[in-house]
Amino acid sequence: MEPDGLKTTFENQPSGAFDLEHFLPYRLSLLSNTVSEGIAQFYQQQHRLSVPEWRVMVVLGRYPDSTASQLCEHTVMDKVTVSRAVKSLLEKRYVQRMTDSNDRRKRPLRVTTEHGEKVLQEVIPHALDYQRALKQSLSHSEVKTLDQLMEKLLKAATRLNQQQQT
Amino acid sequence: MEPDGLKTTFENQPSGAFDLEHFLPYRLSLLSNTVSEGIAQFYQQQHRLSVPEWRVMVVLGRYPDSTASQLCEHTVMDKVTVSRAVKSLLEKRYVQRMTDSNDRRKRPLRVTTEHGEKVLQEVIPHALDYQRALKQSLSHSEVKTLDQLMEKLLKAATRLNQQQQT
DNA sequence: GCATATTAGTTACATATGTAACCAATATCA
DNA sequence: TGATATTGGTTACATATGTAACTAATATGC
Repeated sequence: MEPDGLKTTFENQPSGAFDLEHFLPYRLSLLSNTVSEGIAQFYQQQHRLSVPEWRVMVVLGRYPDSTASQLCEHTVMDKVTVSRAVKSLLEKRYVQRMTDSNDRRKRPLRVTTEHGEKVLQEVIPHALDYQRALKQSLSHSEVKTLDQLMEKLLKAATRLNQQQQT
Repeated sequence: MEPDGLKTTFENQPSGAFDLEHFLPYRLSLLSNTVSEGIAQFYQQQHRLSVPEWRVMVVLGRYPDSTASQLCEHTVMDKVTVSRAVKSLLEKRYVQRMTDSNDRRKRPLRVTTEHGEKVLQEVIPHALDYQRALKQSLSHSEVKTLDQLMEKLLKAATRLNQQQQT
């Protein structure tokens, strides 16, 4: 095992030395998947919501009358993913769709009071409970540190990816 | 009936108060996806490796003669996912498959020296470079802290999920 | 006003992934 | 030994997801 930041690309790197279990992208993926599974267990089984549907619901709860493209920005999901989630939510009557009379391409969406709000009222507390339980494994200052570290990493990764594109 | 550690809060939770952007599972997912994209850009486009294929390759590099079920453990992937990745890697001649003469159900796998090793020699340095670049956005002690926090969170999430199952 | 470009959103296609059913080899145990 | 259970691994099916092509409405430039 090598200390961080010492080896350079051009040294001989025996393939056996690569350790997936300590590889940051892998560990992030594992953690994210585990947490997502836990949080999704509830709203998927109790309310038949997919991850994209759940995201659309909570963003619409916070920003009513968002259009699909606004939802894309807030959820950082593909527009096709959003379109399909919205379609499914419309069928379930969890959201309703209007038309902007100034620009008839735009279709603002809103959580329905009859069905949608009820779902949110049940799912959100559970999601917050899960988050709270998760954070209880850390101290208050550790939670704050984690926030900062994730923020830094996200910025770094975004920058790195952009550099790679070119 | 509530699983331990997931007590429901019956406080009134207006749905507009939920903030996806600061929700830990969402942020983890966003960070993980961004990092994965960056790391995958290289081995997917240069070497036509999927994420499961890449994982199988590096684990086989470290633990030669692993069977599919051992790969499942090391990669924490579904056995179907592993089976498909192996099938594809066999077709590309990146790995070869033997048969355990003591137990003919077992099919140990090995990275081929001709093609597979060459791929690993190219892909691993790039992966390590990416990780290094990512970690350079943090101080040395922050990297260590991040490691510990992620470890704690993973354990907590795993425990929470198991409790929920019941 | 008309041709073209852009934007909002959906559909078609190919690929990926998980669940369950499945086959083959081995282990268990009466 | 023979019936049954378990294990290693693959296949079938349904679902999910991204890329590209598409329709419809609006904006832009002449």
